[in-house]
Amino acid sequence: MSHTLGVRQAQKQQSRRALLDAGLLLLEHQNLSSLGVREVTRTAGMSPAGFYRHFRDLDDLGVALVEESLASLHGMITAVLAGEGDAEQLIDRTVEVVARHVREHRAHVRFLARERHGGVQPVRAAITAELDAFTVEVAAALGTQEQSAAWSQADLRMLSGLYVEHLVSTAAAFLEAPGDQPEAEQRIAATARAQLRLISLGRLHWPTA
Amino acid sequence: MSHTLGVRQAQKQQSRRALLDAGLLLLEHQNLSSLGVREVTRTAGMSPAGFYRHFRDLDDLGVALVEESLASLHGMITAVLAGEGDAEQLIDRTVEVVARHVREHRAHVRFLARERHGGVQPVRAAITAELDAFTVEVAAALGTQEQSAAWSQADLRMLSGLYVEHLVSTAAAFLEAPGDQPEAEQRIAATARAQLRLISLGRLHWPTA
DNA sequence: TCATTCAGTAAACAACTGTTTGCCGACTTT
DNA sequence: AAAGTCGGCAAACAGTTGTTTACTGAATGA
Repeated sequence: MSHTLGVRQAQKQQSRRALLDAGLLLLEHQNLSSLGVREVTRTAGMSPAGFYRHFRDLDDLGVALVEESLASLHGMITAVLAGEGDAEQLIDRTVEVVARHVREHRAHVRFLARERHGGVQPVRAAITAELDAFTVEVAAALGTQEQSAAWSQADLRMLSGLYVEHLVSTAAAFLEAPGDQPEAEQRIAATARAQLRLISLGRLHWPTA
Repeated sequence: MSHTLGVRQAQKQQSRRALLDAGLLLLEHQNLSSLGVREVTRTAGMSPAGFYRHFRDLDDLGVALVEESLASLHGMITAVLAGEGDAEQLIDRTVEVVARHVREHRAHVRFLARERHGGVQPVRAAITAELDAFTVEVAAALGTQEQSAAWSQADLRMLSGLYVEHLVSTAAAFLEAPGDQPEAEQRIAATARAQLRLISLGRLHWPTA
């Protein structure tokens, strides 16, 4: 689909990427609301004025980061949920997918966790919107499982909300674990799996009207 | 227990309170990492240098806010969990307590949600520590319930972790709802209750070794 | 009563901030 | 090859920032 941009567009996108990467790097240890334009351009190797060729605001850059942060996760989880296997296997795969996603996109996930309730309204709104859309997707995927075929739409939303919330907090827990210590990661994964198993039991005995 | 402080100590505490309140007010719309000493002292009606008579840092002020933010919640929930009544009643009371706590301590709760994954390490550590302690308390309270008398320590921790995480995200959801619209609050409460009921079902059928 | 303590102040410091301006020079289109 | 587009830059703007300094004056304790 990439239409082989002209040299000019390519260079511009490269600069834009540099700005996004610089932001992502700096946001590892601070909040978006304390980030500075000069700070970002400095670590991106660009003059301060150049920033405004790409973004209106730092909020604008933040919203762009939200979009690319959740892009990859969307499909992965829904694919797992639509996959075959019993509940136990789905749980194992889900937790493994989350763990890998955090490992491979640490900075993005940290950014999301940090700004989800952060002080920048547009970014907060963008994250909430993406997460809501994700919840709807999960609800749809759950609806196709035979286990919850007879569930009402409202109950499916309730359940998918619980799952998404659990997924987010599991990701946050993985973040907290130091990246070089796999035993902590294993402990978090084991707890997450047990919690999902308990929820699964609840599902099994949920009274369908 | 208040030992009728001398006039001097009383005035100092009053100023300290003014600083904490100013911080809390400003943190409603921004992050701790972007808060300024001058900003705080200005809205507290004090000279910038005065700040340092009370706190070393803004991080220091942040940690103080963490402590007073979680002080009240501790007892409330554990009291509910240790109370009488069937599972359904405990769920109703729990959600009601959380809703009221958010209503009455909006600024504190917002601060906790915002800084839990925020950019200021000492504050993040303080919140994590308090929340861990809270999880242990909940696990102990759950252990006394007949429903989970035969559970292992590890499983109790797993379950209380799930409960605390759910409580936190419910509180965050209440925060998002506009304070003047009680119908949104009711919707969130209903969802939270349903999710707790589902977890309760899972508990009931959890295999005890 | 007199000396001491100490919360709060005003002023100064150098360093930093976001944003606008006019400009240059490389790419693009005609 | 000429004209136009436009990403990036240096410089300047008026603010803001954290922190230290020496000080004042009221509460304290002898």
